Formats: sequence, structure tokens, C-alpha cells
Amino acid sequence: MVLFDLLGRRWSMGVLWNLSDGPRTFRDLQTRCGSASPTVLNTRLKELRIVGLIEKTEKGYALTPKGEELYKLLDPLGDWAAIWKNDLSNTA
Amino acid sequence: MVLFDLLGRRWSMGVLWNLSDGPRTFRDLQTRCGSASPTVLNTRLKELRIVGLIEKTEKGYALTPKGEELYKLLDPLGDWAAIWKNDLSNTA
DNA sequence: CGGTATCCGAACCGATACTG
DNA sequence: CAGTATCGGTTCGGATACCG
Repeated sequence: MVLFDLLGRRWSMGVLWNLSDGPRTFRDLQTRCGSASPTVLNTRLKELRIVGLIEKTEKGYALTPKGEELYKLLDPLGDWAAIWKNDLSNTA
Repeated sequence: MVLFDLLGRRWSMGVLWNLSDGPRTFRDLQTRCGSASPTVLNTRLKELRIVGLIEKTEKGYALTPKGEELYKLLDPLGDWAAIWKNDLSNTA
């Protein structure tokens, strides 16, 4: 599945997450993502733009409606993952 | 996120999907997954077992309750991804 | 600030061969 | 059939330096 292929790549989620509460600039995102390399960050940004999840505005990068949609879908999954990860430390 | 890291790897989804309708054996899974290498398949199986998403039964490998839970969570996301991917070809 | 070019090391995948 | 060991190829990520 293409979606997971994309999301699985480094920083994709980070970008999505950081964009979820407002537009950010390139340098801004870079800083917030634990100082990811410009190379990779730009690559992700490009990819996410291509698939129409984010877009460039005058304020920087921002989530498209589709992007927000996905983010909302991902959120509960994230919750579940957190619980599951917790269980994991207790069980395993 | 660990979850996506795992799911993004080759065959993870395939395994989950194939297991969703009953237990499968090693060779069985291998065949159904487009003849993935034993190496990789075994690695995935091991990883999925470690995180408690699947388990070994006398009938082969099977989804744990957690595994099914995840599968159900993933399903709608998959739907969405399909639509989104469709939009993509029209828009981009 | 925004973005690209280049280089290097790491992770990953796959095929094959072999053991229990 | 189930699973492990080894090796090679490829792809990806990260750092740095540099241009508009």
C-alpha cells in the first residue's frame, strides 16, 4: 500500500503532526523535526505535496483538507498504538 | 512511530491480511505473499510475534486479538487510501 | 530563509544453501 | 515443512556545502 509506504518514511508523520496546528516554514519544520537534514525534509515535503496532502502557502507549508482528513484518521490509530505499545512492555 | 515503521516493511501488511481469514503455515504464507524469501518472511513473522500481533498455534500462525483489532483499525484507512489514490490520478 | 547537489554509511530486501 | 545463516545489491537517510 502506497499510503504506508509514504507514511513509514522518516519524518512524514512528524511533518504531518507539526503542520496539524498551523502552517510552518521550511526552517521551522526542520527545527521542530529534531533538525532533520534539509535533503530528506525537502524530499518528504515534495512527496507529500505530490500526493496532495500538504501545500505551499505564503505562510509556508500547510495541510490540505485531505491532509487534515488523513491526520484525523491517523490520530485514533496513534492512540491505539500508544496503548498497544504500553501493553507490550508489560506482556513481553 | 514504531507501528508505521513495522507496517511499512515489506510483507507486513500482506501477512496481516492473509492471516485475517484464518491461520496459515509458514510455507502457506510464503506462497500467498508472492513467494517472499524465507528470510524476510521469517523476520516479519518474528517481529510481528514480538509485538504480539500474531502468534503461533498448532495450525500455524494466527492473529492475536490485538492483531485483529489493528486489522480492523487499518481497514477503513485502507478504504480512504483507495479513494484518495483515485482522487490523486484525477487531480495530479 | 528556501532549496539543491554530492557523498557516505546504514538498513533492508532477496536468493541461495543448509539444518532439524 | 519450518527455520536459520550468509552474501550481494539496492535503496534510503543523514551530513555538509553551496546557490538563489
